[in-house]
Amino acid sequence: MSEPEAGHNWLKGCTCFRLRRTARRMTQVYDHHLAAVDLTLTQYSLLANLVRREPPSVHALAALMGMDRTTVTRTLKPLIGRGLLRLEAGADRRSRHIVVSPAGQALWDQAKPLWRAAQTEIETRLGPAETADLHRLLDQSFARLGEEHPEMLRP
Amino acid sequence: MSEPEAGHNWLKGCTCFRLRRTARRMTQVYDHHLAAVDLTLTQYSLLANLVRREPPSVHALAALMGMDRTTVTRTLKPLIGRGLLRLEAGADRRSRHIVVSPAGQALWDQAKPLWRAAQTEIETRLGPAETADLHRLLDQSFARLGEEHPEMLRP
DNA sequence: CGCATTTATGTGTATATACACCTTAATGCC
DNA sequence: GGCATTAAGGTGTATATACACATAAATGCG
Repeated sequence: MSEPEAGHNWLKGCTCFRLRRTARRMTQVYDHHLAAVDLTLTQYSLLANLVRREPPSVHALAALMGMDRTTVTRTLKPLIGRGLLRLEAGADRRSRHIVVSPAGQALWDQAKPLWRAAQTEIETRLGPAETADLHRLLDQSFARLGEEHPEMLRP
Repeated sequence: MSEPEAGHNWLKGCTCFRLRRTARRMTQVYDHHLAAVDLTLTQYSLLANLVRREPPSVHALAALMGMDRTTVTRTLKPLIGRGLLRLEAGADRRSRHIVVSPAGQALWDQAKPLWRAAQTEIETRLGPAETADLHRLLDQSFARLGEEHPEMLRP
């Protein structure tokens, strides 16, 4: 046979391409629902990590989100500009605590049912069993990707 | 029980958050491998859709990638700037064909084993069965997200 | 105490992503 | 043929994302 169509495998075999492609589409669904409160899914996720919690540092929030620290800094900017969040100096004066303002809390209360509608739409489209399987696989993958790389062991 | 910790569900129950979080991490793995040829995983995916194929239009490539059309335009720019691709006018003079240059083909040949190494690392970390399950669920989800929204039916 | 190191953060730069809006070319209908 | 409609493409603007590099504060050790 001599590999009849090896060329296709360079894309169809790619886990990351599939992951990103599905993430693009799914993000649009959530963003369209959340547009009514002018929040993106990423901004919603940040707020979800900030309400009902001791105000975390940028570093801690980055870990919770699985984001690069500098990405968190940039992503917080529009929310701070809208007065939904503010940064407060911590006891350790290197760090900053991220505090949700009353306006932020109010917008969060408005956003919750919109997120719920988006989430319900997704579960309806994918099916309950498939959604649960997907959650399990994504969480497991995220955890395993966070483990130390063999090539990255300390010298 | 009266919902002991309802607050957590606003994030932990979110399919899109999990999807994006895992995509961020996994992208870093591929990008680090592909850095040797100065390509990102997204750029690699574009090239994979362009080699060994009749040069597609921007519109067709966007459909293959599951990307917005305008995102494809922007993402092609750095590759065109490096001389890896070029745009040619089509018979239909509204459209443009995206053609891989010899330099682009040569870089593609260099990139393939690097992608392969990244993909192998992922499959090793996640496990073969989990990787296969993930592929299936992601493809199925992408397909179902592409179906017409009930709210978006034509007037 | 004093300095090297570590830790927390921010900035410059570049790509990734999509929506609203605009231009141009092909199509269809009379 | 002529004009309304549709289809392909690009630009302006804004967020998302991360790496390299810079800054400032806390820590640790001699």
